[in-house]
Amino acid sequence: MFKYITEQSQLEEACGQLSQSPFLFLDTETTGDKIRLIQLGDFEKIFVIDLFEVEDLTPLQKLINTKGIVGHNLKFDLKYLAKYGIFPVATFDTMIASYLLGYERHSLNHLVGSLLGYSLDKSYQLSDWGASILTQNQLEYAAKDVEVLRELFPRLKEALNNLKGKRGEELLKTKTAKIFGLTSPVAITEMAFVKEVTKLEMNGFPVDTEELNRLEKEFKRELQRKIQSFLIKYRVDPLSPKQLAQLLTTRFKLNLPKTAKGNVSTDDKALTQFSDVEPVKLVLEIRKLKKYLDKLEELKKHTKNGRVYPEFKQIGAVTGRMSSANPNIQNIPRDMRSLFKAEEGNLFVIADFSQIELRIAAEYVEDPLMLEAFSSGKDMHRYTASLVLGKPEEEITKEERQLAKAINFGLIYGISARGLAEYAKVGYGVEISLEEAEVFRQRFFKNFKAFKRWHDSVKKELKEKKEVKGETLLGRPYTATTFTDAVNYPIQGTGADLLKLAVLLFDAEITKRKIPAKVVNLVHDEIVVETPEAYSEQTKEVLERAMKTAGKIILKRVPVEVEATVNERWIKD
DNA sequence: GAACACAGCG
DNA sequence: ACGCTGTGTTCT
Repeated sequence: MFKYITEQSQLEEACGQLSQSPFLFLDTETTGDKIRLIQLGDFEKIFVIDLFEVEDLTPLQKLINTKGIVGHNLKFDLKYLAKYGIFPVATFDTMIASYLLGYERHSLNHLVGSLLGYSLDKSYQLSDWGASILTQNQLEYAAKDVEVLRELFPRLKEALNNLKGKRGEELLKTKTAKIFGLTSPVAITEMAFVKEVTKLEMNGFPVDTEELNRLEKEFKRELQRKIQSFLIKYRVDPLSPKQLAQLLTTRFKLNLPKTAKGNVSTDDKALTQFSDVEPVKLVLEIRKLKKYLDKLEELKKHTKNGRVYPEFKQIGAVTGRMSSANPNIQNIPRDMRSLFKAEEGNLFVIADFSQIELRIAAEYVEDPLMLEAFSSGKDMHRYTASLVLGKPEEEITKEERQLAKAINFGLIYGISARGLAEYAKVGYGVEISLEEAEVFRQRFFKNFKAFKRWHDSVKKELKEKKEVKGETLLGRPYTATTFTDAVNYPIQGTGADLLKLAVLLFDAEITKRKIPAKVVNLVHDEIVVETPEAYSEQTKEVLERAMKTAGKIILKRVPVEVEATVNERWIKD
């Protein structure tokens, strides 16, 4: 049962009736850029508010801006509501709950099916919500979503509260925890983080459009010139693998490798070994230029009013990391990052956690030696080098430190001797034999004994049960079916916990202190904030402290280090 | 259109 | 060797 609200007096009455509950269930129906209906209810009542009929939304603002909201994929609704000055103090998102609990599918319909055992009629979802008169069926459909949210909420809450984190007790005191009755640190974090992702998407990320346009023109001209000269010299399109293969094998008699399908391979790997041959050299240059130009154009395509507005998935990876798309702002090449520039009068504050996954690993497995090394402020890569090579730390060369870095990373990814040798070479330019790699691996585990025990127990469990179920330090659950996943997920996942918590603490503090800073990008272990020049030092201090506090909450035995800089562009200096 | 390889980032 | 997205190529 619901009441359809089309008059101002009815809205005021409805808001009064909903004022007792600490949180409300909400859904919206929209037409392009406008909200048509807001469906709002508590455990007893549901109101369907027609925004084409009701003018003054002040009562709604006053109501919702003091309450928690339960909804499905709330980021969508919150962005629309923000246009009307409506933004709740806390959020509980049933879609995020579904992700966090590891369900297979995350639509409202799937949740209803698996938790309530019936099916929703979604046929009115795409009906005409702009019609001057809505049908009874449309209104009933709209109200139905709030009804199911009401039924789903207690079930999801219970499931979430069964997630037990070793860390994050402090979070139980937050508004999100109290309003919804959440007791799981990771659930509190993810639910509160819905508002952060929403704001992140609304904020966008500022681009130096003049420079972008200039570079685009310049590279376009340069690419044209190079392609033209190639065409004239060889009568072949340098970007066509087929034509190129023909040219290089017949006229230049190159013995290029074959692809899996038996074709002549002209990929970068195949060509690089013949880079002293003139046309090959040219092709590689052309490809590099093209790649760079493609990225510029991709960025330009997504730029509006001097900013890009990427889509962020709050739980984009199984580990709990976010992902971004359209454009992907998390894989911008390092040499293109200076294209992002704070708006006139603003600056970026850029901060990242240093060596965070290794620190998390030390804490997670409680390895005495590595804990001690981090506590005493050692350079871990240098220290590992000294341990596996049996040399004093002062005598470790740059190359030896690079090798140790590969070993330490290998540890996080589930080390193997073969993988280590390959990774050291490709990733760090250090050549070692398989035998050497095996010796290093053994010495590594001889020293870091807790890692050895952990890896052994994971292998054993995997053998017996074919899967490993575990959780991050905040209590984020995961299931791994391979050894490498089983040792990587908790580390990468705890890193995700940490970043999200840091953003929450930062936002709480700038809100309290009325600092007009905006989080504009998040890249796994890095936070980028845009702030007015006059606030840059204050913002930097608050951000650093938020990140360190998050570090202290999640890592009790390892110090967390944060590197922060202030810059007009997205580069660290 | 799906599957794969590759390149970018953490 | 872990996680992602975007593009281009090749096969179905």
